[in-house]
Amino acid sequence: MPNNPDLPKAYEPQNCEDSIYAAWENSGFFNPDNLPGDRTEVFSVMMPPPNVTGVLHLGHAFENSLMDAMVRYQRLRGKKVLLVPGTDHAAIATQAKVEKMLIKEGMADPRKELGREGLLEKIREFSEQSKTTILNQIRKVGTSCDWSRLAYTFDNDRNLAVRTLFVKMYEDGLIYRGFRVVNWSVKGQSTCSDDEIVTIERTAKFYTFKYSQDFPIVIATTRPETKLGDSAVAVHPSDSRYQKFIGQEFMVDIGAANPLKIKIIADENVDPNFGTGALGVTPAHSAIDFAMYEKQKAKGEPIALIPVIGQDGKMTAEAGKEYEGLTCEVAREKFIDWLRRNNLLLNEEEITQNVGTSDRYGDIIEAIPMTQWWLDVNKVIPGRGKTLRELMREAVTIGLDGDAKQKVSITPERFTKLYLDRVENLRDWCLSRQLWWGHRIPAWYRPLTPNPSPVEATGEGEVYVGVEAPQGEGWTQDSDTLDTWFSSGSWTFSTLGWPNKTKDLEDFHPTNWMQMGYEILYLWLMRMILMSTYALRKIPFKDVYIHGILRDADGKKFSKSSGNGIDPLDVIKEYGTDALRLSLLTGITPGNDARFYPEKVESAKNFVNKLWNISRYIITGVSQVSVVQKPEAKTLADEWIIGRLSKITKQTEELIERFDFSLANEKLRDFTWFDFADWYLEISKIQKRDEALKENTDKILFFVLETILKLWHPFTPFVTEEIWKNFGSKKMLIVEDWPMMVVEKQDNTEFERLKEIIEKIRNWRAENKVEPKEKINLTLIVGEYFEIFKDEINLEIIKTLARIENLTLEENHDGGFSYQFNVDRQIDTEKEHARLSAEIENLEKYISSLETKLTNQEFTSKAPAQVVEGLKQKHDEAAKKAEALKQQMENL
RNA sequence: GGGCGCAUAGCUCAGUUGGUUAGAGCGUCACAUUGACAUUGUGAAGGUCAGAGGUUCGAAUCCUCUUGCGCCCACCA
Repeated sequence: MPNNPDLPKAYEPQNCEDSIYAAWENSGFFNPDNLPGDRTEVFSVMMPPPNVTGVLHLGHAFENSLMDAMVRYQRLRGKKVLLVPGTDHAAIATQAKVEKMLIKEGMADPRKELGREGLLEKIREFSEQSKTTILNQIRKVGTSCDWSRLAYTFDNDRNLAVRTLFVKMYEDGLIYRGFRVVNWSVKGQSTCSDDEIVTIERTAKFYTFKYSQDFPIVIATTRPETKLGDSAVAVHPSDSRYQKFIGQEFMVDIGAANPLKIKIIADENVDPNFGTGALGVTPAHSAIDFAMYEKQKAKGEPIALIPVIGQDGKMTAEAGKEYEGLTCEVAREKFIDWLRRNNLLLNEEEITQNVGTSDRYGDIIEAIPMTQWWLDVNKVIPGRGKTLRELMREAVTIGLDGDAKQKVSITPERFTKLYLDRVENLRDWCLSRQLWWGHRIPAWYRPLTPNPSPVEATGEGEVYVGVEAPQGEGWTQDSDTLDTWFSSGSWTFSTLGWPNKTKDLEDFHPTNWMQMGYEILYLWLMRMILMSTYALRKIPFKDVYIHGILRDADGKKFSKSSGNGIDPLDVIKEYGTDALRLSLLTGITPGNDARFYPEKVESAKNFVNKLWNISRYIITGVSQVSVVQKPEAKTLADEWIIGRLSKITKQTEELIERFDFSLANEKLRDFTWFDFADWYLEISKIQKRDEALKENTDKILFFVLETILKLWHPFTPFVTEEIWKNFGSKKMLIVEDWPMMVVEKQDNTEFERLKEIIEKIRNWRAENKVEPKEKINLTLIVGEYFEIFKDEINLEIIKTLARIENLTLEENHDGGFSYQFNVDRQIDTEKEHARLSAEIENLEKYISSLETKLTNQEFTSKAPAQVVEGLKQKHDEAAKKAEALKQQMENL
């Protein structure tokens, strides 16, 4: 073992991180195909691709820490590990962002001014730039992902997957074009899915009115301007007030607007107790009303559908000449004014209501009838006998097709219920967007007549859906693009080469583990399960770990608008990557939000430095040690530390396997700092004074260090690898073997006694203000554990660590365990008396509480024997201790 | 309207299927330290586990209710 006295006094992450990462990358070990040894078991993870909308934030660093810890652990366990990195073109998010930037730079309407190709070019430029930044950031946080398999949701391979999937679904009849009310963002000039809507609360005026004086039913609304498109009034079928009108039709003249033909219809969904118990039906501008319209059509008693609001958010010609072109607000005032003048407005009041807004453009979503592409979740899939909804349900309950091995398990479990609730209420998914940045819908149209009416509006003409463009003249591709989640839904397998039958796909899918924040449970988790179970008949992953949101020190969300953003690279610069990673993985629990603050990183940095110095001490202090296969315990302390090490190895394993990264960290930290550094390292200094123990002590130090470096590596990869360099090992730590040592005796009560004595003496010294410099004499009276104190080295340990000059050992033949202090100096006997009696009192309270339990028949008969026995032991020990303390008090 | 989460030391949080005198980090106080450690070590103080009831031999942990905070969902026009 080479001595290295040149190790710097403090760990300097800035000096080694980049070169270590480069060394890992050059080794090829990020790629499972290059991993050394005979690895059969696979462990694969797909990185949730960050949006190419800018730079990574702490949340990404957090996710990378989670993934990398998991993946490094599995690699050390000898698995064939794959972590695929990637980025997401994030259709709407990126386009919205770039448009916003262009507008800020002075452009009034980027789409108009630049045109499709021009704008796309700008977005491409921007996204490529942020992609570069992001990939660099992923490297900086140390993520051990396979760069040779780097993927992008918008590259050619992924595009092929998207087109293939779309066509397959179309051919199975799951994807269809349908005319219905959609969520429309006027600002974004595009549809969006139900999942992309953020509801906000606002106040609105609630108007109660009649269409005309002789119209028999009063209705109410917060959107009077939409009433210009009403074609029915719905009432509950059993509402006695209105029953007599059901089926009747009324012509109403509403001033400057077009006259309306209103039919009174019955519908179960109308709540007779809300408002007037009657609902003005506007099929064109309300999803519920549209459903009634469809129902009426099916019944053969159709009502009209009158779109009065256009895609530009303004009133249409169908609203009437005087209304055409007005904004909704102006039209509303105009109509209310008319109602008022005609004595038709009966009431107006302020209410709070929830409205949907676009999550990217921020404007209020309008309901507008349009023809769009949809995914049917309720249609039976040919050859499968079940619907997409059923697949999604099975995947998390009984396992896909009833195969328990094809089951996604969600951590923490409570999210399973949320998922299932959502699956039950799932509606058809609107796939098409009128955005430009995204996968173009693989559909082409050809008009039947030379001068056709618009195909979209009427559905006239030929439609071709295929992976490639159709042959022949006159075809135009659909100008719409696909919802961004359509491509991310296929991420777990499109990254592995699907639709081609690749070896990767065979080897690595289903993937083993996925982590994501709960905020994309609906958006992403559900869609990945949908896509994978449909296209591959396999679940996308076996385990999904749901984490919370990272918040600032005050519990606020990190966001650009509140200006509390933290750049992970800044943190890395100041504290080092390991410290950042450690701080992100500490104090977290699955599914719950966590706070991030500098003190946390600070303490993580201190720990990393501690680990460094532990290593520095051992490495520079060791004369000659060869790699230790199996350490041999020669002293009680040796036996103890080996037992503890063995236990902590097993615990770390178990905790990572159940995704409890935080606790694994904490336990490891306690062991490293307290057991190893504070106790064993100090003891080793004493042991090494003894020539007979010196070499073996070094071996043990070395063995423990080697082991904890492996245990720490998943969490703090850089510092551990840097230390590892000094070991003269041919292998890099990243591909070392996980420690397998297990010793029988993991809990060592004898050593705990030794510790206890030292702690008691220290405590006593502090209370009696005995300077550390001052040596004292001690008489130790022991029964039960007498043997261990006969050992010279143990006495030496007590003497050194507790600063004892003369130590006298006496055996207490009554058994038990006690110790007395005999000091050659004046001490405050009164104070000592008080101290002892307080301790005795405390003990006696404890003893009596134990006695109450132990004499309780109910307890002794009903509690498990193990528990009773345990308490009995505690009781006896406490009693003996109390006895000894009393003795000590008498001797005062 | 439905659902979920959280409430434990001054602060941030642990506490596995109910079983010792409820833990850690940071902070606070005292002492010691340039001997592996920009620090670290040693010791200490600090909690009626939000409240009320219940189940149990035994509850921070399970059940019911209440209060406060946060989040999600929903077609109250």
